[in-house]
Amino acid sequence: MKDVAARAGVGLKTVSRVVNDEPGVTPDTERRVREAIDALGFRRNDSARVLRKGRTASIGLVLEDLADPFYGSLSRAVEEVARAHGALLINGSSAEDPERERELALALCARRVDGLIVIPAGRDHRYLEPEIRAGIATVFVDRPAGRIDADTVLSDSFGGTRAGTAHLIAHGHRRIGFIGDRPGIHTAAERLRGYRAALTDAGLPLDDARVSQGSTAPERVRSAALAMLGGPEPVTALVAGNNRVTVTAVRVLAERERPVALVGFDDLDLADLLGITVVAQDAAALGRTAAERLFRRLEGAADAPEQVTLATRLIPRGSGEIPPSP
Amino acid sequence: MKDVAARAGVGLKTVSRVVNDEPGVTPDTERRVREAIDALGFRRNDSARVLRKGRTASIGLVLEDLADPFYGSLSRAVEEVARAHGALLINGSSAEDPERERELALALCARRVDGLIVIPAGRDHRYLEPEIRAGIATVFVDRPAGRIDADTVLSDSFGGTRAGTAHLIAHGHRRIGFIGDRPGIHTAAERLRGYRAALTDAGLPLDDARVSQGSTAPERVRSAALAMLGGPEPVTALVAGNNRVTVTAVRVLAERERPVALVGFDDLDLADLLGITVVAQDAAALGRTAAERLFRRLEGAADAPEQVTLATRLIPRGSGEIPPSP
DNA sequence: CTGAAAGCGCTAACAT
DNA sequence: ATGTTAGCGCTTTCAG
Repeated sequence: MKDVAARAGVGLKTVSRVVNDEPGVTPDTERRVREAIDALGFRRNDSARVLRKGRTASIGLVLEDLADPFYGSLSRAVEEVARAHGALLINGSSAEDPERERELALALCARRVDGLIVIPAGRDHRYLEPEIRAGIATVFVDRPAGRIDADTVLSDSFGGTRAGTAHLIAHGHRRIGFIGDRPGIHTAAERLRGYRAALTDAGLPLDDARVSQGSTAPERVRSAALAMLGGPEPVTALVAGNNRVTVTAVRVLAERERPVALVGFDDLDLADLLGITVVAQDAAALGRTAAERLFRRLEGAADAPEQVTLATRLIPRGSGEIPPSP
Repeated sequence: MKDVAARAGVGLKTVSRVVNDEPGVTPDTERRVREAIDALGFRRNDSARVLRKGRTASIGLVLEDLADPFYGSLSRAVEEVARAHGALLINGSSAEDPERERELALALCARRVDGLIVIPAGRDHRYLEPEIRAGIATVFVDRPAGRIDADTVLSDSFGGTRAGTAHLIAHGHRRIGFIGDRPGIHTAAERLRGYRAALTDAGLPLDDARVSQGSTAPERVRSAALAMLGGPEPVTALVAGNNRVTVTAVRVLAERERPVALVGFDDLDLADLLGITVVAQDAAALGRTAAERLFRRLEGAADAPEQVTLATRLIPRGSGEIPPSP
């Protein structure tokens, strides 16, 4: 910039004015400056600008795994909102590791992102308190923040599995299994709660042998499913606690001759062709809502932290309407 | 930092030393500094650090759409490599719009990312020449750079559809259709070329009525497929040019009573259950390879730009082995 | 309409 | 072992 000023024979500030389209420059001076800019291949260094202005025009998103289509859609929705506000999005995957989540979030804060959206892996976010106090607006999505009060956007996990399970009961099922993610994960716990609520609503007994929580690795889900499908009183229907569980469940059930009903959580590509009944949540709406909330904060909204819950939707496609086999 | 120094009663540089784990500080002084840091909730401002050091420890990735699982996996693989090198990843979606690609890439350069990985939407990347000259290492993935010489990592699109088409021919098909993405997209053109090469290899005629290129929007793909499946000489097999086309093709074929063979490009979740034969490319390997190349450049590798092509793999699952129906 | 000077928060280089 | 000074490239302030 100094070089540009020298070459154009003007002061530093004049170049700054031209670069930022500020008023108060004669068309002729502006032309000379632009020529110098082109000749020197100059481009403003935003790092320096940020240092001076205090705002980075960027926001951070900490999620679990960008390769999971659910988070991919969510991230894309956040990006669109950020773009509408002239901000860039930096995202990082925590791989469901609380320590990594923390590192990432703090690294983003050190870069002075204007705001932060976090899909929590851990259950204690007090480490963000100083950052939030220092002015970094923060919104939690998909799972609630741990031990701090902050804006949160969730899907109605409880209502979702409750409806899905009730749907199976309405189709005559009495022995229904539930396979979900690790119990420490808030959504996993909520979904289990919804499943149990539906059974209780219908006056059916709760049987721990029909509930399995843990890693969503295919092998674990497979063996959990097989255990429930065997024995003297096999389940006639399954509720899958998330998209990865649904996928494995579909695979396992496809190998059995006796038909077993299934309601999955999260929609899947091609689920319509496979006739998989699911409780769908809207990843894009989750991301959009959180991002809009964040930018409202950045624009100065100072009301109390708010918790929003987005509805889920049961989509019957066949697998959830299979009657119990005797 | 100044405040920390004052509070701890030490010089500025001493605080800097502690914050950066540099040697030359008495344990006792260090303790005092750390106390002050905690008391003040201080965290280093990386913007200032970047300005001084010249490196941002971040790289940029411009891709088409983060919500597409193919790019999601690719991005995640890039992120892992970046993380191993202590760098953050900033990604942006071009939405297949060359102008938006340009804006994004230049915005990333203005933030002085250390390097840039681009999945081109446009066909002319000369706009990046000044940036590259200014030291921003750049690698292109999935599609080649336009009109500039740069490191590039591609999948073997040509070989992929050639093998896929040959597979259908080996199973007795003579009238095979091809539905692909817009012809301006390099991979789309290469895949069409592979399809044609296989037909020519087998001494089969090329018939333009059996080729359709254009948007991958479901309606367009659907009508293209229906056109090829009708008429006096309907195709007995289809080659789909990418994952979105494959999905729509599967839907259309599922509605027909007469079986039609299908080979898709790009693997899909649940494709095994649906028995869809595909030519799979490895999105993660693409991202990893590109990112490794980028960091090698950042570490000073100055050899001539290099073009790498990664093999694709035909996975037979049933749909590609259906014999032609008379 | 234009420019000179100060300083954003940090680190490199050089004292002490 | 610790402190001082200069300056990264820009914007802000204020004076011409």
